[in-house]
Amino acid sequence: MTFRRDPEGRRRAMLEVAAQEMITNGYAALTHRRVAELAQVPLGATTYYFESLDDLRTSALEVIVAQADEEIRQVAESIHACQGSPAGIAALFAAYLSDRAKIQAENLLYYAGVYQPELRPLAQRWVKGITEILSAYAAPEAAQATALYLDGVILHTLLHDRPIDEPALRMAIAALMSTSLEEKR
Amino acid sequence: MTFRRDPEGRRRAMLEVAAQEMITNGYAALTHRRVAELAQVPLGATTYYFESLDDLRTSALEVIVAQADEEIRQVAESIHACQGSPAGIAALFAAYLSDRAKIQAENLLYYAGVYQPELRPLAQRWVKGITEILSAYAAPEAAQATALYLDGVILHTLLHDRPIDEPALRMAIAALMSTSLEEKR
DNA sequence: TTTGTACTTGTACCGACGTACTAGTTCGTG
DNA sequence: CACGAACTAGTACGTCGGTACAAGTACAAA
Repeated sequence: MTFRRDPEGRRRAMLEVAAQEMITNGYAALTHRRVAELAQVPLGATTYYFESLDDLRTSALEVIVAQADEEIRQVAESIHACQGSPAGIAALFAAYLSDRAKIQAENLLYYAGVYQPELRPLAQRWVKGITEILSAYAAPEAAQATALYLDGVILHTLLHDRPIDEPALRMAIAALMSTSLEEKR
Repeated sequence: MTFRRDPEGRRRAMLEVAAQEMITNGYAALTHRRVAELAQVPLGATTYYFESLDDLRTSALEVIVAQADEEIRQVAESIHACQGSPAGIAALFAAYLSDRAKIQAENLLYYAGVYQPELRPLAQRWVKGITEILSAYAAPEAAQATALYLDGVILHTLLHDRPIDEPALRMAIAALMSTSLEEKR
């Protein structure tokens, strides 16, 4: 057994595999026994460290959110580095899309949020973060529209073998970023 | 018991409640017993009419897709009626967003598609349909970008109490529809 | 060294579930 | 009427899963 007499490590290990399991096999795939098996801890440990399966699930989602937050922070830096140019954003995002685990994690948060209103703040974080970053280079509505488009692209990527190509991304981002509500009134 | 000695009706009733149950409570909420209870048929009927729970699930998803197809057909008419004007599309879509059951059904198809590749064709149908409709009024890439944006808006709506307002929709749709790849090269 | 607290571990209970199955019922056809 | 196919309906079996729990172990403090 790993992490014997290392409460922090055990808890961490269980959260890690729980997050992984949900990302890979869906929200409902998580069971105490599966976590115990993957984290190589006895079944009892899963109930000792987490009040209920729901607690374990929620805690694991929070781990995912924390990782996503970190991701967003890095993205912010890169975007600022390219001064919010559509080409730069498109390139950055194209790279992001190639990591299926990452976008599947995002999707998991969304699914959880749809059916559990109390988890919505977690799910809203990604779009909110992207919107804020882009707001430095576009009108608030334009930034939000771009973030929503990117979310649509994520979904599309999850459902197709080939992602949207970079030129198309660049075109859409450029179009959305350069508009504002006033313009079209 | 309803629908006694009416095989078609029973089958239909079970599919209907199964679809409803999954839309309302998520993909994993479906059980034989729940369907039997909701459709007011004995447990045995659920296994007599469907080889397995998976069969029942998939068949119910197909019912949802059929309804969505019908929906898309109507949307196509409306869009053609307003000659693809962004304002018209925005108004139409704003109305669509107000029906939570409908967009939650779409979301269910997506979730199913993410974790079951064989169901992806079902999930891709909506975006594909919208893209095709819009292609009559914009470049293919622009039409697809618009469809992806609208998908992002759906997701956003599911996660927030207030939907994106119509002016914002109009702005984004107008911006996306009026571009093409060549333009930005 | 004693003791108490935190942690470990295996087992057991109980409900829910998918599915199989049997006995019965209905109804069209010969 | 007889018969068989289609359908009905209730029950039962085996499994899995959440959770409770008891007995044990390690370790820090007194």
